[in-house]
Parts: sequence; C-alpha cells; structure tokens
Amino acid sequence: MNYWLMKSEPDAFSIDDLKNCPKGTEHWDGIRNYTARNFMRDEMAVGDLVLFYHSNAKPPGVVGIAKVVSKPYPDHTAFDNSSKYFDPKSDPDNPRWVMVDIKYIKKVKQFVSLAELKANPKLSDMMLLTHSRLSISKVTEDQWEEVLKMAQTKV
DNA sequence: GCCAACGTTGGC
DNA sequence: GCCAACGTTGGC
Repeated sequence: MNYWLMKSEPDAFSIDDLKNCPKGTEHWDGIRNYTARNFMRDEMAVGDLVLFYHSNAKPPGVVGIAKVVSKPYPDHTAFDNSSKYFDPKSDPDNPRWVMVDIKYIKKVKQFVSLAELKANPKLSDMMLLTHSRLSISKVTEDQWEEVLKMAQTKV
C-alpha cells in the first residue's frame, strides 16, 4: 500500500468533476513528466490511496481522497493528434506515457491549504514541498496520517 | 500577469 | 556529455 498526492487544476478537472464521473472513476491522462510517469508505471498499485490536490487554485491545497483502481496502461491521448497531450514521439507499439484510473472516495472535512502544509514542521520533507512542480508525488504513511488529521478526515 | 524553479531539447 | 535556450508549472 502506497500513498500519493496528485495535483489537478480545478478549472480543468476538480474533485467535483471526479465525483461526477461514472462510478466516480476517471483515467488520469496527460502526465508528460518522466518522474511522475515512473511513479505510475513502476510503483502505483490498485488500492493505493491518493490526496487530491487543487493546484493553481485560490488557495491551492488538499481537497479530497481518491484511490488507484487500475494498473498502469498506455495513455492513448499521446497518439491522438487532436489532443493537447499528443506526443508524436510516443510509438503505439512502445508507448512512452501511461496512466491509471482514479476513483473518488470523499472530500476532506476540512480543506488543507498549501500554506498550512508548509507551516507544519512534521511535513517539511513532504515531496509536494520539496519538488514543487511535480504533479504526482509520494506521501509517507506518517505524512498521510498528519494531513488527514489536519483535514479532520478518516478514510 | 509575473517570474522562480526546473525539466526537456538539441546543437556541438 | 555539456549546457544554453526554451517551455512549463504553479505560487503569489
């Protein structure tokens, strides 16, 4: 069991958008960063839990909990030249980019802003804070429990 | 809208 | 393999 934090811009895809998907499940397409891809491809497993984070929001922060519900599989948007995620270098016979399916679990009871995360000394090593531009980051079990405590939420 | 941080690309 | 140029992310 691993824990993750995944960012999404609420203007593009919010926690409510995920909730409103059929079965609360959507594929997490468009990851075009090797570190984030490698996490999905090599380490994510069905059942892993995810902090759903709104980036480019006012204010940014953790808004909900989701779950990984598929193994990694090729990100087909890389092959679609009408997609904004089109990547001509991704060969359908050897896909460069992968995605997983994410399922809505719940919103947090108490929103936890980036400022609050930064202000908590127990979270100073959190990958979100040390790798600020990475859209998928790891969360340790201790960090997970601390963030859920701040969010007054249990899974 | 600005810009710092930083990942990627491509020439050499 | 180095590194300058460039593009993107995302907080503010």
